[in-house]
Amino acid sequence: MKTKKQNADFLHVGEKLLAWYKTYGRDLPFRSTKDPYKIWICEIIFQQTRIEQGLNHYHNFISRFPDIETLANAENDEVLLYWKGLGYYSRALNLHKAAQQIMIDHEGIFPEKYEDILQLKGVGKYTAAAISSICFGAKIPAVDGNFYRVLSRVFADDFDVSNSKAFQYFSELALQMMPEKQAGSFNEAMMDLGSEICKPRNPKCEVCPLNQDCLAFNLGKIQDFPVKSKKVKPQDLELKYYFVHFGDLFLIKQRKEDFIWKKLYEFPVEIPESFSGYVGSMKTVSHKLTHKNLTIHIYKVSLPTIKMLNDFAKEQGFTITNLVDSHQKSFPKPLENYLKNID
DNA sequence: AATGCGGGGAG
DNA sequence: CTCCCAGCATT
Repeated sequence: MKTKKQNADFLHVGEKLLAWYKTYGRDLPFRSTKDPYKIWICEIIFQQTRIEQGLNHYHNFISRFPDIETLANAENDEVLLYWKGLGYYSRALNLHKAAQQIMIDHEGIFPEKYEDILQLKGVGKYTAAAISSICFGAKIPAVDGNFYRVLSRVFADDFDVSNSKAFQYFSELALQMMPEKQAGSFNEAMMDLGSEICKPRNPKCEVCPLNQDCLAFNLGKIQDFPVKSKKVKPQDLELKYYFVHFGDLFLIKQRKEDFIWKKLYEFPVEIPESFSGYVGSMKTVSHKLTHKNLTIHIYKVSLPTIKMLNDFAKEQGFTITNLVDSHQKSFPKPLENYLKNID
């Protein structure tokens, strides 16, 4: 139970955070707009993605798809192309579906209610809270990894952030700190503090605006927070590909919308017996995903006639492309790298 | 409640 | 090498 006095203290900490943000907050491109479309795009791009990594993608994406209707009417492949290299490709597929969803359900106008925003494909509680607070002033904490880290440290709270109830738990904590107005700025302030000061490792507690209030800091136990229990060990996985080509032409096919690299393009994974005589050099590349360590063998198959390429493509449903055209497709990172270094 | 999903940067 | 980042969907 929180007493009234404690509650007043919480609000005081929230005000300090807000004051710090106004002077030291990051000057990011999407901070200058309250267009829910742009905020939506940036929130999706920066899920599990650091700002530096996604900033170019954000600019390119907004430039090509400046509004909901443009995105809704785009080709699926082109949306994926603008997501190339970002990872978590279902985010791009969901963005596309959600844009079409808005055209149908909301007449092309981005919904303003938290509950309606939450219905959009790929939008969860965090993103719905971020959009509705930043764009529409709703007093809802956008609880993400930064909230977990900052709050668990400030209160020296050992609530396991891997627990599925952590979101609700830290939401209630954050709500007590949240000012009535400027909810969006408060959420952004927490993100900036978590990113610039209260970092996962080597936090800059000396210059933290909350260091007088931070229990973990004052106890000398910053390293103990946040508490996170889950540890998933990556599995090893081997993949085999054949770079089947005649001159500049080679074969690709789109992946299914399941497993990894949803709907991205890849090379054939097997070849007919009759091609075995044309198998040349093999390259092995290692690639780490969050839960998998991939070893990929890519065999170069140089066919002597274009007819062999055509027949195989036709029978097995492959697309014939070349290096220049393939830039218009989205490939998994290791295959993208392979294409950059063809002998 | 647990698992899968990318890629990159920091220590 | 390990950890983690403006999380979400699925089971």
